[in-house]
Amino acid sequence: MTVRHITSLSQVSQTPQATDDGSGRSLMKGRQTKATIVNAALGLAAQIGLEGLSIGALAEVTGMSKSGVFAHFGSREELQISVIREYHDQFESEVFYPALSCARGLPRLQSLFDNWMQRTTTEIDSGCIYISGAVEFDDRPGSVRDALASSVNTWQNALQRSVAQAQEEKHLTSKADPLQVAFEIHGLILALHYEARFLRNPGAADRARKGFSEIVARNQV
Amino acid sequence: MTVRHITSLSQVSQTPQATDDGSGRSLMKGRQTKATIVNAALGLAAQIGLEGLSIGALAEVTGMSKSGVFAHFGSREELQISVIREYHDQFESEVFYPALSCARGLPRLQSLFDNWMQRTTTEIDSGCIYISGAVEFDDRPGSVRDALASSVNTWQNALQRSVAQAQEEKHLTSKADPLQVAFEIHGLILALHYEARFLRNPGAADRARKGFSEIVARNQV
DNA sequence: TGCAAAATAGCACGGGCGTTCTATTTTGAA
DNA sequence: TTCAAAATAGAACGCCCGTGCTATTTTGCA
Repeated sequence: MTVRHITSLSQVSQTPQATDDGSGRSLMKGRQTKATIVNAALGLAAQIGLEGLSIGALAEVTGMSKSGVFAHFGSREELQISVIREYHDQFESEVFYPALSCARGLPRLQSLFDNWMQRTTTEIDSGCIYISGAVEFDDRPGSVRDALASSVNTWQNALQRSVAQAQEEKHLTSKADPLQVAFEIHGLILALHYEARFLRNPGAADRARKGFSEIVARNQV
Repeated sequence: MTVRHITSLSQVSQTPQATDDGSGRSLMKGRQTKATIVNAALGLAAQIGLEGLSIGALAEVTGMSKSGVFAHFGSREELQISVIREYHDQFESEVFYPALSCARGLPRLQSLFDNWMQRTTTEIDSGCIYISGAVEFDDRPGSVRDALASSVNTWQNALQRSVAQAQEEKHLTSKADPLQVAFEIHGLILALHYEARFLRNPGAADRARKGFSEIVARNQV
């Protein structure tokens, strides 16, 4: 059921080859164990951040030894990058791909926003590594930061493209700036996350939705 | 020159009394040392976060011993809270108080936003503990989180009040919701910080300003 | 079923952390 | 100038971290 996507992340597989999943059999045990670890790590990282992620805690959660966990990644950085990749894939399949079934233009843009809101609402409880990661790595250069920024940029570009398409379809005025619209939408999501998850203000989701419809209304042709 | 403000933060002074600064003399040495430490800590915390703040690093920066630094606070938490208080005071005197010299209503709201933009622009380089702290403490209960949330709430309330005043002065339509307007403005600032500091996108400041003027235009009477 | 290779465990290392305890130095009013 | 109190230093603690090394167990094709 898992689809492999073409993304902007360099997905060179440096792990030993295994007969591709598909068939019911012959998937090296290490690969599924690694997937288990990464999923556990994603849950942990969402709550306490990529930096808070510790191999010891991860070993405890998965019931493995520290070195057993460690061996799958070779370094903490590589573990963090694996988590980012996993999050990227989940985000794509929950927010981006479903919207493709809506008509180009405003319908699809609306769907992208709705799906994003849905996901963000979930993340009010679970946390979001695109947000916490940005804070943790905003002046810490390295491969983790690069993977994170690349992943976020992929999504931002998709969003901007959708705005541009809405202009081509004459759903939004050609005078609008896709970068500006995407920026403002991003702000709504960030404010929602901040005010709902940290400040625990009620009604933030409604305000984000209201903000989006105002943006659309203002830019409608 | 330092003014003592009345804020929502409980500012009980639990340190031994000293003849209040003002006069050139007799300020217990410990107090000025503590101020030095807190300032260094604020700079450090802005960059690497309140959680990244370590007493060892702080000792090195200030040229003191670890225990010498530690003795001023009694715990790491108390150090973090001191940093938050210091940031609160700086924020107030850079963003809030200067705006009071503008006329109630839209001029003052505009000034609040301009000052906030100014400060945020600086923080694209230095970092912002209202933003990083929210991520670090969004599900970590305790006194640090409380101090941070209380400080942020003070500012949010001030901003909302200013919107309401702009309505009273008939500068903004009475149909506007101050919570909604403040939410959207907050989003612009958060998007600016995210896109400029983490993604290093140019032009983010212009987009934030543009967004603000759109919000004002939409809610103008 | 055998056996190399892969996966996992166990252990130890050096290092940084917050904190505590006990000196030592510095301060500033009497 | 004296001297208690305040400020600072120094060393040690237990803890958790990422990582490297060496067994040991498990896997899955020949």
